[in-house]
Amino acid sequence: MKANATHSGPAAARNPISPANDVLGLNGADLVHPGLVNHPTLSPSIQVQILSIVDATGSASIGDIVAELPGHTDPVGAIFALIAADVLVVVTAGIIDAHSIVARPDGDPNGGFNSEDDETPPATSPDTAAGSAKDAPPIDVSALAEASLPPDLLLVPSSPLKPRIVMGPGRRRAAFKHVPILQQAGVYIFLRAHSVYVGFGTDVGARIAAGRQMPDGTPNVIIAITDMQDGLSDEDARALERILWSYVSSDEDFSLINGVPDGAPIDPDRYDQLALFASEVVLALRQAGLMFLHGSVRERLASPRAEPERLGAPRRIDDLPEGRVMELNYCGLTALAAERDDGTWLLLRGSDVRIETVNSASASASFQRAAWLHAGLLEEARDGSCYVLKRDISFSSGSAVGHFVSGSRGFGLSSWRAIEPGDDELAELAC
DNA sequence: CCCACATGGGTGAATTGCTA
DNA sequence: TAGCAATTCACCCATGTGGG
Repeated sequence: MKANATHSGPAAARNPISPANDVLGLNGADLVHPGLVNHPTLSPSIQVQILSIVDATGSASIGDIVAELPGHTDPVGAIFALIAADVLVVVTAGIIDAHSIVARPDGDPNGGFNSEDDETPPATSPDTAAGSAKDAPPIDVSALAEASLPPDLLLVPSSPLKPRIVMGPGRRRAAFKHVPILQQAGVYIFLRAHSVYVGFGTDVGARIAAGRQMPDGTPNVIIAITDMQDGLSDEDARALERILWSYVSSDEDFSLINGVPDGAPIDPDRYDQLALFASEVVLALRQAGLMFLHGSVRERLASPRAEPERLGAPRRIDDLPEGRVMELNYCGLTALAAERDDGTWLLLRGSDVRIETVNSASASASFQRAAWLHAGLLEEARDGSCYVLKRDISFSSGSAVGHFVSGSRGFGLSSWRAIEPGDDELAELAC
């Protein structure tokens, strides 16, 4: 995934002449000029370039500076060489990442150095810098932060995702196509009276401009959501669409026009990051007075436990469910489900769910594992051999249930066999 | 607004792989 | 090699998307 791309940062951190260890060029290099910081990553022109980016507005984010130095192999190392030499300081608190802001010490434009030759053209605005971020080398924020930590202190990785939300009136739909920061994977929301549509696009700006998703004319409000660092892959955006759809389904002010999106195959850790991303979106839209206005903030930030109509009513483990009880044995695991009169199936709590999904399985098999692990509806079995379902969950068919529990298309309707559920059958599930 | 097309779920058949 | 389990494939259908 793009967000996890690596580059040479870790190597630089261990390098004996990395910024942390040789900030003043004590390894024998000469000081060519007292106003120049001597460091392998810093040529005089790079130093001047970085400082002019900072001076253009008085400060700059590390990500912006990196974006302005597309040809540089270690732009972050260069920035930290200047920080270590007290030419720049980090003015934001907390963990160093691409959003951290650097400036001259005490607001001094010269930062204690004479920058008389600081005459390079002014840096571009942060917006254009972000627009060119795609061409810059990927930023390894964890390597960047670890380079600044004392020995034995480790950085705990956190989600690199941060939403950027652009909104506008529906009549300006076409304008979304021309916004550089929307020419990337993302999701969008259309509002019209009490109707809402949640969609995704691999180029979300173009998707908004071209689509005909609202059946009754144009939407009143369009909301476009991308990641600050273009960190969403196409599959992330598909999964995020389904996660956000689920959040929106709990907003009683609106009814959804579209059905459950397909989602995408996703691993549980990435799902958790996308769910956090979605809750940041929810908070922003609530604070903007647009959506998610009912109930407490805490209530709104916790996504619904499952999509509408999926969760079965609470049931004691030894109570018989409504319908005909069926059993599926697969891959050494067992699942029980109840086939109901309306054709839907209820997968019973306590059923085994295989941890892996095969390549040919549908996106839902992987997505639902991640979603229900996130919600606590699936838990890993004590011996780690499989997941165990904690609540009854509804499916559209026996084939769908078999597909989900086995993580493979091979276990369809014909794989199930009816059983007479005695106490021992249900007791088995209770274990 | 209509229609053609793409996509994905549901299903059973075919194929592959493992083990006794 | 036979038998079984696991996986993939092919088909049909419903739904959503995008172009005219």
